[in-house]
Amino acid sequence: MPEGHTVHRLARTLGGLFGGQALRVSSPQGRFAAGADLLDGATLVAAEAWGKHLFLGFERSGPSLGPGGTATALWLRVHLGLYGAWTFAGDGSADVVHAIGAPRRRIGERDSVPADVPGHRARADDAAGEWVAPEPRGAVRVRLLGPHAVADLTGPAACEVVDDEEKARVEDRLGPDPIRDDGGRSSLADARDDFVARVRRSRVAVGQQLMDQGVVAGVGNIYRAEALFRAGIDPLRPGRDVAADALAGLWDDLVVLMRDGARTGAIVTTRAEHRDGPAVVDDPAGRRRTRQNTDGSPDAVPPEDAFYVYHRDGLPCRVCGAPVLTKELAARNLFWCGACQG
DNA sequence: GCTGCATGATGAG
DNA sequence: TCATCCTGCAGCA
Repeated sequence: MPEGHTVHRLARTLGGLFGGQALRVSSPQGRFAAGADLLDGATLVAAEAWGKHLFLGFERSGPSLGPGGTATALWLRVHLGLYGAWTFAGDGSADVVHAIGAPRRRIGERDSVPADVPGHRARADDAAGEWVAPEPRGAVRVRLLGPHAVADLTGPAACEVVDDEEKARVEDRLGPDPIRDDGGRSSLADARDDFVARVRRSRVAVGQQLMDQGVVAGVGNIYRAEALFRAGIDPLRPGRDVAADALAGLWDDLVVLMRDGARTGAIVTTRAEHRDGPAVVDDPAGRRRTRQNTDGSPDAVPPEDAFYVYHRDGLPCRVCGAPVLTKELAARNLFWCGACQG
């Protein structure tokens, strides 16, 4: 999925695109018709993420945020699961991201493309000059339509309207989130202690625990493999046998990696000295140039150089040259270096 | 056209 | 541990 960094990015994107606006909410696919009715016409007053859960807060009577704040009446809770995704289009008044979500639909996740990219442009009505949202494509569970932009959600594992209490109940089940300012605890340091304690009170393999959202929220299959590699921790080692300071270091690294992912939209865990070097490609004009990604960073990393071990089974470890190993753990493919991760 | 995957999570047995 | 749900796309015929 869409790991936690993607969901935080979504919260920021949706908040920026629709915050403070009354939205038309619908379910073109029909499967969320009842929920859409509850939210239609309400104003988006909050957009938050905790781990892989996205919460969009709606207020019926408009954003009446008094001094003490205002209780948000309703929340739309979305979990993308393995293949959920949001796609966006707009009238060009703001840069609109093309899509954020499942890998294959995420073509433009790092792109902040102008809204007039062919095929994603909102059609302008010539006569009135008024923006018209494009027709929904595919099985769109939810459509959020504002005056200048539209967001379509497809394939979510969860999509429901909840109240404050139900939202709190979901959050109570979640471990600390490395991307949240305070980690979801009273401070980031407390969040780290919580993480370390949770891992160490179980003999379940640390590589399995990292996928447990009650241990740490937001980590998925890529971050688990990559963070364990960077920490030099054997994924199969029982949690209680991993040194506390090693786990603390792992947490600190997750904070850096995942916040970076949320900022750029791409997961890159390799250090420059461990990459194969600048990749050279032919650009459309036929010139040879160094490949770059599109987040604006001049030293952006091509996807094939982004990971140490994820999907690199059989290839030589970037650090020691030993073949990268793979094994199914907790119904997901685990990747690691048997030599570096003792 | 069809099949098999994919950065997930849950519930039953 | 398995089956199941959510959907689109790459890789095949």
